[in-house]
Amino acid sequence: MTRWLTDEEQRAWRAYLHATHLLAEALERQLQRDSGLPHAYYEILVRLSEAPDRMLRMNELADASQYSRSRLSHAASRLEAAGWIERLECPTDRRGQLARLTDDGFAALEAAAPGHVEAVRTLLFDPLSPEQVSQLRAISEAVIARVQQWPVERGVSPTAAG
Amino acid sequence: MTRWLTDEEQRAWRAYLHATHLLAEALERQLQRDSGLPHAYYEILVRLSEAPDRMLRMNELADASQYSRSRLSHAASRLEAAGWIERLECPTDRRGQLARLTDDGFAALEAAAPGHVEAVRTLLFDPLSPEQVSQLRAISEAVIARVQQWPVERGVSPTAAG
DNA sequence: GACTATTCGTTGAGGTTTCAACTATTGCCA
DNA sequence: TGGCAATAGTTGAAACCTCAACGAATAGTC
Repeated sequence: MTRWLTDEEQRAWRAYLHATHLLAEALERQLQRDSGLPHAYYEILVRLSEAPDRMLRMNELADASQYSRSRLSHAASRLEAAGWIERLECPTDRRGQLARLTDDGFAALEAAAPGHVEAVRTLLFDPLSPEQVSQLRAISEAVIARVQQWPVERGVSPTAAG
Repeated sequence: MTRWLTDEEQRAWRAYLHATHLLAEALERQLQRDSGLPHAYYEILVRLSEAPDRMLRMNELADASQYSRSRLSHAASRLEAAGWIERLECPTDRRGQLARLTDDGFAALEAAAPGHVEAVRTLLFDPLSPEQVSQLRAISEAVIARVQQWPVERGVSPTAAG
């Protein structure tokens, strides 16, 4: 009793997959080439730069960036080795680690930001009307709400194997 | 002279990033758990299943799936080892390789499809109105057109390092 | 036919992500 | 306080992707 996709949905789904793939790839390359940063790491630096004292618990940073703990931990090691962040003991919880953006890290972010923003604008916002921009936001928010109300752990279709 | 994002654009951009991330992750996990297939490989099997004789040149398969040659080649090795596809010599071009979906591969796809479709429907289409579905398609198509008209190789912002 | 450029697909190295396992610490509750 | 679950973060192995380089075949040109 599978509810298959209609033709209209099928077309929308494929267009969505294609568009998100192309956009992500283009932004990835732009960032990588112009500043040597993967988009994932750029995100981390952005979050830190917006935090008070440019500092966050690994925990909060992971949640803010939608990263797994493990992924963030590996990424942090790399960013630390590059001198862009540093790790500090957390004074209130001895399990905790604080990640702080260094001056070098901030400089790297400042150097990367204009090109990245320009790319986002050129590839995403320029071709959209103002109405489409707010439609995109509404659609995105609806999906966010839906996915969060349906945690991944529970599984979506436990019968698929049967 | 960077054209920074407006607040409205900023919000749309972050919502977009968040939504695409959550959705991709949820679908990835669902597929992985229910059928052991990464979404990337699922895509490959789908393309093959739709082709005449369930068979495509590596070339065409790469283009259809938006994969790099290298990525597809690695993926094909893996899928071949799993017994889901097989490689055949191309009769008309001795450089070529044909990838053909095996019966086992088709069976794996048939087993995975209902759960995956159900997840796509549940997480993406159920929370959207019909209007939003066509908006999503229009937005996606606009972005596709834009990105393709602006090839990655040329670079988006050669001045970002300055 | 030889020369060159292009295309096809693969390979290996290196970087990133996931997964499962692990230690250390905190929170809860009797 | 002692016991136990939950949380914070790290680690190593395996999977996956990217990049650059490569060998092989084809296409275009003279």
